[in-house]
Amino acid sequence: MTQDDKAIGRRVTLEEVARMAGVSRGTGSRVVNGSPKVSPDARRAVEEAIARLGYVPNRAARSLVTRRSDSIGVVFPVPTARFFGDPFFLLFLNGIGTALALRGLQLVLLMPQSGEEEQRLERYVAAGHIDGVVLTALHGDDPLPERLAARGVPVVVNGRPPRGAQASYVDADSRGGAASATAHLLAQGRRKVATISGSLDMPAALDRLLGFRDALEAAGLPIDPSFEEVGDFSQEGAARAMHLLLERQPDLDGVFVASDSMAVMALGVLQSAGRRVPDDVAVVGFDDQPIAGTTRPPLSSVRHPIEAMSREMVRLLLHSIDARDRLPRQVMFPTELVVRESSGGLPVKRS
Amino acid sequence: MTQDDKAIGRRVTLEEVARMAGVSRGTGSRVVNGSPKVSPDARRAVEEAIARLGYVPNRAARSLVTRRSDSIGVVFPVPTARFFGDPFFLLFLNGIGTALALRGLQLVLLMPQSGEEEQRLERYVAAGHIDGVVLTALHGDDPLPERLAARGVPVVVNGRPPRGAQASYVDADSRGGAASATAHLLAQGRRKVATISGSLDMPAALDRLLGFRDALEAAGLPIDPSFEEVGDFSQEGAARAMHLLLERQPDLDGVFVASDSMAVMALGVLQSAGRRVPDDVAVVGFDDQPIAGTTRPPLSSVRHPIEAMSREMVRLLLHSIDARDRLPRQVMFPTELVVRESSGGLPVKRS
DNA sequence: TTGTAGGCGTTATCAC
DNA sequence: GTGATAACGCCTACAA
Repeated sequence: MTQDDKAIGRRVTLEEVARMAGVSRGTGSRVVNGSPKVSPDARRAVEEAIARLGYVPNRAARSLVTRRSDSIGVVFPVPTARFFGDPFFLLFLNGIGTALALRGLQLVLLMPQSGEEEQRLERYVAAGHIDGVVLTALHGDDPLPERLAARGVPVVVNGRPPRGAQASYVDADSRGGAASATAHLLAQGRRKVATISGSLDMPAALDRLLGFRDALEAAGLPIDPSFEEVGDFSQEGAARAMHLLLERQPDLDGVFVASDSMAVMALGVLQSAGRRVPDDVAVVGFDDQPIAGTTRPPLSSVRHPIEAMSREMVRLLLHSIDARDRLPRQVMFPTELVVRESSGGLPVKRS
Repeated sequence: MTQDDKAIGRRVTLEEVARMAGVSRGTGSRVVNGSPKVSPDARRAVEEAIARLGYVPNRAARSLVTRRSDSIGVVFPVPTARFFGDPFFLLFLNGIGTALALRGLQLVLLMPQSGEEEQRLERYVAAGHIDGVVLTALHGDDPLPERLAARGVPVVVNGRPPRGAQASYVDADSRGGAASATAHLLAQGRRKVATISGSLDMPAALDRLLGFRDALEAAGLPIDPSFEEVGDFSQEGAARAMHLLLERQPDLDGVFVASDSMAVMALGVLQSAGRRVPDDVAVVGFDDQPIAGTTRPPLSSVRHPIEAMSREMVRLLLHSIDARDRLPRQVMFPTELVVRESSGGLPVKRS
């Protein structure tokens, strides 16, 4: 019976729950929504009926009156295709998804493939089908955050938004992390240190390059463009970049790579070119993804807390939704260099 | 003014559209939903009003009456964490997302992290918050497809579902692809051919292993377990597996790897172990992902049409939703061996 | 072809 | 604390 009640299609409504509990729909609603103004008796009766009938509130009906969709959008602008080799996105998605699920919110994935689709997305979101939006992997000229914000849609960006747009964002201290990675290489006595960067129209990529230069400058070394190559955050790009660097600077002795997935490729290219790592060339990556601990040799890398950052993004977004204020807020997370064998440094206890 | 109309928050309803167009709400609705029973005049007037006001239908209101959510769920059971290095998932997600967007449907991403969350997911979906579900990356003992189907939720599975569950699914001919990859290695004169497989509780992984054995048997060669190692579909696992294989069979001369992302690692391990590819060891991967064309040497691989498959999954799912039948349907896509340098075969024109 | 009106399942605003 | 009752925005017979 309980069986049957829960079975196929039998949509059970609050009305039925209330009837079974011997109360009114109103009281039923109050129980469901955790209102304090309900007598213990009524609450118990309703809860029991809910369990018995397997009642789950109808989202559409609720949305209609609350004017909330209880779902938030995550936007990947998909010329992002090149990132498909990068686990970052799934880790990120996973972090956001978990944080949302905890609050009973839905994650709607939006992957506009073109400018046209991006416009449709904009109208769609502006129409109120989504309570707020998380943006990531933005490129330099993407007007999306500003446009959405202008339409009154709560927005939180992953990473400093391009063009200094006024938006809430959560970022990791990429520049500082890159600088400490590079400084670490220099501290090992490396003097011909190169870098493979991401797409420079992405703030995170740019920051990592700037951090690299910061460290060189701090050490009194010159900035030499022939030691810099764009890897584009793709594995293909990384391989190409590593080859180019080796060609131009055959005796380079250190490389800072702007992502672990690129670093893995760089490692491979170095090794097939006969370089020993770290003996001939020391390598440091960025992201400290699981794979870093398992390459040969294990990869030193800059860690940034993806989980914590995605949680914070959700927190900011929900706050912005609740408070109905649109004051942009920024949160910066520190990064941390994790030293392993690839950089020739003393491996720290953390594996 | 048109400006203002579209501005922040001004939710415009069908009522207003109708008023502006000088028709009734009913007629407005008909236009919006493309009913044929509307005079050209009325249609034009309504469409103009819609454009002027920037009207977008309220999904919640529509859902409430149509009893459809117009959103479908994509489920990644997330012990899938180990796949995070595999671009397959984003390509897949992208394929599904595109197919859905084309039809104005929403992609709701569901990533249950535990058995408990999976149960919540089940209740949630059964409550009708989602019109249908796409499942992927299932492991052998996952009861989810059956349970959802039992609750009357339209389901389509990516890959043959475990335990022979009665569900609609779309699959690639993994076994055939694996067999032809292996046969290709044998045709190059390789005789000590090993394989790195995925998690064997996943049908796709098992099929690839079986295909590998098929080819050996067909060539009259013995099946030797010491030439088989589980790589788990993770890059870490692949590296470990390759090391183990080399240890056990130092003179192996060919490897069939069950995914490209694992193959990339295998390539690296082989090369740092001093093996030349393909001279000493020929390698074939599976998936034919972008990276395959850019490794050194370029990786031969088995291609399966992710895009086409995800489109087909959406098609099947929508059909199942519309037709309200629950007859399981299966669609199998062929695979195709793409020969590049890593296997020592004659590279085919396709790069 | 068009307009009218009932109802989808909730929440919120009232009196009580 | 509780119970009516009016929205919420839309679709869809039904009538005209």
